[in-house]
Amino acid sequence: MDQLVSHDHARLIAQLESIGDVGDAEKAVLATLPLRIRHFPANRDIVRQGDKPNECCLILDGFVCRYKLVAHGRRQILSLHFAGDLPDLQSLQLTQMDHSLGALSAARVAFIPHEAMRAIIRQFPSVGDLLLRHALIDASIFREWIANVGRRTAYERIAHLLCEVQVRMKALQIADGDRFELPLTQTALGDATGLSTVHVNRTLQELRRDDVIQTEGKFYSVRNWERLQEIADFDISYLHMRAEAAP
Amino acid sequence: MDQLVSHDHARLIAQLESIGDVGDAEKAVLATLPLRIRHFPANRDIVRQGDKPNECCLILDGFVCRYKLVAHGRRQILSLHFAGDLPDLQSLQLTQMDHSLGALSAARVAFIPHEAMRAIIRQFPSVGDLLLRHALIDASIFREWIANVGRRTAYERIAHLLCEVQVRMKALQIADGDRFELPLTQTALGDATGLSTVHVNRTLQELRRDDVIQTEGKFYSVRNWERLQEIADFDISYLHMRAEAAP
DNA sequence: CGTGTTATTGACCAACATCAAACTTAGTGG
DNA sequence: CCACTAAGTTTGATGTTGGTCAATAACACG
Repeated sequence: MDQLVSHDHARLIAQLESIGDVGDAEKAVLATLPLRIRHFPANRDIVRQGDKPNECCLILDGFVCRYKLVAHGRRQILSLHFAGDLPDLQSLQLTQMDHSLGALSAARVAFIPHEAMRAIIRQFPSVGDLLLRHALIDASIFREWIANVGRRTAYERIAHLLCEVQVRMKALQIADGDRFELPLTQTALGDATGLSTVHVNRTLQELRRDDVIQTEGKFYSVRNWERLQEIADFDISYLHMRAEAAP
Repeated sequence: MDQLVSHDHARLIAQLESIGDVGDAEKAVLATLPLRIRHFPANRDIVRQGDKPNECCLILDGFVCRYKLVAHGRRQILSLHFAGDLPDLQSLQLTQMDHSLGALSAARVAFIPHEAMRAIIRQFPSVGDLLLRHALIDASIFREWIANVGRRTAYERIAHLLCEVQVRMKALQIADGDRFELPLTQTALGDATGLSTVHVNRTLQELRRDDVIQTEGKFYSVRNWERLQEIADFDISYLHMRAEAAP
């Protein structure tokens, strides 16, 4: 059967398997989901605040973020998403987007009609459970971000963001050992951590100087994982990964 | 039928009706949910980070918050909950608590076995949809909090928190017009907004001086709702209320 | 090559934190 | 009902983190 499953559908299935069990029947139906594929260049919006989409989207390639704009043009990035993520499951239940979804790098995105999702959920409640689980893990990550931005110093915040990205990418097999690509400008890193560009720059320098991380362009390597976790006060449990997927 | 529904069950039903339609059959089953009722004094934990609960909880009276502790004893409050809220639906899918739930004032809380919830959901998928909706609105509020703490000044943050509380309490009919009770110490307000106690104190003074709000002990009155919203850059849509429930 | 974006640096400043003490309020037991 | 206590609020003085502004340097890409 496997050879009949497209690479793109396989990504979706792999994502769901990373958080729970997926039966063969479920896999078979998931593989039939219609995917309308579109390409986005970096910095292009995929869905906008205020939109009322009738499709969910699945990231197939590239880096995507959710963000909000607040008064005076300030931007806050709410979450980061990689290949396999379903960043707007909420649109199945909440008609209007309360935030935007934007590409951070060139991205390939699949759109899946809500109707098709709902049909599968009706037929296989277990798929509904997995999607619910995915949405709840999402919420857990938001909570951690509130704590990160609210109660950690710049140094700790950036360390924490790097810990999260490293672990999630490793689980999705996007990271190559301790090395991973993070195509965020320092301004975007600031938007994700509630800091100014200048301060992000100086904080990254500090992390490099302390030999915790190393960077070459958009590529980051963790030089001292123990120390990075310590600095960040990183506790992986909020990611609710299955034991097999956790590092 | 109504006279057979306990006041406590009615609260749960009212909460669900505030976000979607609830049929008569659904109401009837919801009214049979077993509620194990417990009382908590202020500052007592209801569920703790790391726990693996097998019940969901429903707030019946009082004020409750979710929070996380980060290194060096710092605390971040993640959300505020009032009578009618279901603050840990996630435990239906995520076994381990990634944060704690604590009483801010004396609180009466009902515990509902996961099994009973699941049974209802199996029987009435529409109830599952409503609960999912509730959880997704929760997540939307988390997103707004990330933006609040990450990208707003102290003055704006506190104004925003007050806007949210006022609107949500009004929808649940806990607020009395422009006046509502918010039994948070200034330290707790700081934990919710990522500020120090001293700065919360000074910021509240400023809001009072500008005649935007007025306080008497734990009671807050909004003196100038227009202005408060402006300061906070408050856009109600993230609360995803039904048109009838919104002010 | 130019041209626009991103990274880096320095100087300066503002918002907010910290510390410590005084004052107020609410609760408690005699 | 009052004195006592603990918790919460307010104030002042001072320190620090991180923001802002502006300029320069390093890249990336057509």
